[in-house]
Amino acid sequence: MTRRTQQERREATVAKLVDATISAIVELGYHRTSVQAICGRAGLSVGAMFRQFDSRLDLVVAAVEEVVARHLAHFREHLAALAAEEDVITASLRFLRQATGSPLTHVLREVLIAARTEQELRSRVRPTIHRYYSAIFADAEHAGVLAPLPPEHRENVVHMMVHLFSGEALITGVDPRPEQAEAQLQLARRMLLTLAGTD
Amino acid sequence: MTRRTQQERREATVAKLVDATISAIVELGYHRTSVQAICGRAGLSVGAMFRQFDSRLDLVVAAVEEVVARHLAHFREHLAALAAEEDVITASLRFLRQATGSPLTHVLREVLIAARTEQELRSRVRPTIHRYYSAIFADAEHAGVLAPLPPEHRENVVHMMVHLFSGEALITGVDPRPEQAEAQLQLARRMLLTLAGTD
DNA sequence: TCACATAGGAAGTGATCGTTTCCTTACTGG
DNA sequence: CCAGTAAGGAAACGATCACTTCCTATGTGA
Repeated sequence: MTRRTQQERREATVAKLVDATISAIVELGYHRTSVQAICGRAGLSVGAMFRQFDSRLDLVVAAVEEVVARHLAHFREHLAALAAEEDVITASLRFLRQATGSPLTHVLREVLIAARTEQELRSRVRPTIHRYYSAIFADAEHAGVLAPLPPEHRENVVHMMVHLFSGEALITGVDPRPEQAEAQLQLARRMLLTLAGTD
Repeated sequence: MTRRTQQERREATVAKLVDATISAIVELGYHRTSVQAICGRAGLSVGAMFRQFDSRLDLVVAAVEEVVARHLAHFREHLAALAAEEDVITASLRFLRQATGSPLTHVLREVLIAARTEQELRSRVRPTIHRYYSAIFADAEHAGVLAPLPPEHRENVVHMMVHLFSGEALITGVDPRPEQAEAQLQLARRMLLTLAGTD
């Protein structure tokens, strides 16, 4: 048996629980992600979970923060390469659409929907979501992928594209239309290019 | 006591149950809309509900169909007036955003999210959602509000705008940003106008 | 009018939910 | 090495879930 400090043990189980919560929400959805489903995936008992988190809600909030952190890290990983692309806009749109449709991002949509009708969840995740929106623009700006666009519209354009792909991901889960999605990406590209050209 | 036929009685309670399901999902969200919450709102017993619907899922599917029917009716009500507006695009965008953010539409997003991870719900609502997407474009086309746009892009533009406002409605429930939303609507307007002009 | 069929309600079913209690195991400071 | 503390697990808590049973009330066809 490897000897570990209390802090190491604690941090390892917290990490296992957060990971299990994320994958449970991805596979089961927010409302079917029970404490027992989480602990089963984590290989831990229910009692162990409640020693580290006061409630299921606390664990979900921690999972959302982890998802946002991973998602932003994923952005930063690829932004430099995107800025160097010949057609920055097309490459960035394609990357953003892929990222916004990823399993990780489904967690955010699950929680956002649930938060609409659950007051405490809403107030707990609001700062994290707000930070996410600010960071996603700041990172894109810093990497230079927004250079073709007029400065005063950059933030709104980024958030519009996030909304566009989020809305697309909503129906893709039920009735995917790959050809339309590709055509719509090309249309978005044209719109952004004309916006880049007119100012 | 007013005398009613069995069919009238039956249809009245089905209507009450569907109405109650819609408002319950609006207020509680999909996963907290229990059979007892529905029947409480409908002023009916649980037994009465299970006489008309074999399962909770059947009732939810019926509610989704009703929501789509009402939403499309709401479109058709206003499309004629929109087509007569001076600035058709701006008026239509504003109307679509308002409609896509309405309580009724929250029901669709709740169910779409749940359907991603619930196989039977997904296969049951898919045809309805598909019809909804087709009808929303067909109605807009028929009313003439898409006249400024090149024909080959009209359907994709309509669906892109639905996605844009759906994605916006997702975060609006947690962290509303009214000024950005207005600026983004103006940006969308500009993009559609240039698209209308270039072809 | 009356046997029959259908609709609605009351009270349960077992299963599962989030959470707690209590006990055992693992680490810590001296 | 050992008393004290912190972490993890087993089992149970009441509440609530979707759903069933069974009874009463109401409409139907003859």
